[in-house]
Amino acid sequence: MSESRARGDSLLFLTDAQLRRGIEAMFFAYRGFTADPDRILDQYGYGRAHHRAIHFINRWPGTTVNNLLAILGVTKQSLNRVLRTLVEDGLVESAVGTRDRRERHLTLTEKGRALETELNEVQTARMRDAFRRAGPEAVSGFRTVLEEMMDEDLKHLFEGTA
Amino acid sequence: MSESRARGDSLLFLTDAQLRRGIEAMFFAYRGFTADPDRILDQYGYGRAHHRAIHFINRWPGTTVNNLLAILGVTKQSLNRVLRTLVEDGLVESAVGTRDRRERHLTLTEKGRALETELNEVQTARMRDAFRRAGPEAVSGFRTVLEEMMDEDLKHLFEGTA
DNA sequence: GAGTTATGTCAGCATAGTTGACATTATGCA
DNA sequence: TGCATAATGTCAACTATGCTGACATAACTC
Repeated sequence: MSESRARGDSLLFLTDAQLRRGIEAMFFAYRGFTADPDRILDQYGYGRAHHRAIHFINRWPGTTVNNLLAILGVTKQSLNRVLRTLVEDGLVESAVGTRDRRERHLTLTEKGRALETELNEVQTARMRDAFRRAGPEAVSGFRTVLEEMMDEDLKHLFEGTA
Repeated sequence: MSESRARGDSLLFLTDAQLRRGIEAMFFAYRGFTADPDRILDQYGYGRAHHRAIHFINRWPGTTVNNLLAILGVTKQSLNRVLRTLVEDGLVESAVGTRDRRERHLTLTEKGRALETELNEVQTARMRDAFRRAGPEAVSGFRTVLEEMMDEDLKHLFEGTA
């Protein structure tokens, strides 16, 4: 199998065993990555979908619904269910566009920013600890591999958020 | 805020902006990570839950239901629903334990191994390409950061799978 | 004025998670 | 021997979050 690809000793990191380790690392790390925010969201009666919306509205204040749909990769019906509760609960404000009045520009209210901060703090704290223990070189490699793992069109979105 | 922590230039990788980039990289990369297997699973009428069960049964042939529950971190009711269909469809075999007859030892059938191979191939292919483009140093950093991001108890499970 | 775009909404469905309750069988200990 | 416990399976009900399809409204573009 692909063991035969590892004829050069510099390719030992591409063995089946190493790749399986990588797959499992992604699985377990993602669990840790979402664990802390999930606990907070639970207290407010929200889920991961709400977190994602809040995160990207905070990241791109005034973004439109269509933009958000492209980033999150879900249907408008799915996103709308989430956005509606966030607007009703006073965490997100939906403002009619000035340039194009069909568009809705989404921003976090003060209450929304408060929750975003709370969620971001725990997720950032875990990331910071991991980064600190791993060191700058490892962090650079981490980011490089993750970028290479993205779909091409998603990579574009990721770079757009820089 | 934490910008003030970055007084040493060696700590620039711990700025809020860098940490947010890390969070978004995880989000987008995980989407890519699951995209290919998801397409295959769809054709068979299975979901990600089936993939996870199949993956870890393949990884630890003869593992018990309780072991699998600990690894996957779901309730037995949730896992059972998935395992039942896999056994009914002839992908997984559930054998009464010899040492302890209360336990069920789970293994993949030939049919199960065939699907596992198919799923593993696409997921591994993406990982291999990402690893190859990123290079061995980056891969090492990638794995280090992911391990540091796991919950302590999950890290133990991850190391156990080595 | 016609066609298209951005958004919202209703209804229905699927997956996969949850809790709680209960049953069966097997183990292990007093 | 018998009782508590453990491993597993199952029923029912609920939730969150995805999906498709259909339709409505308003606004923009040509």
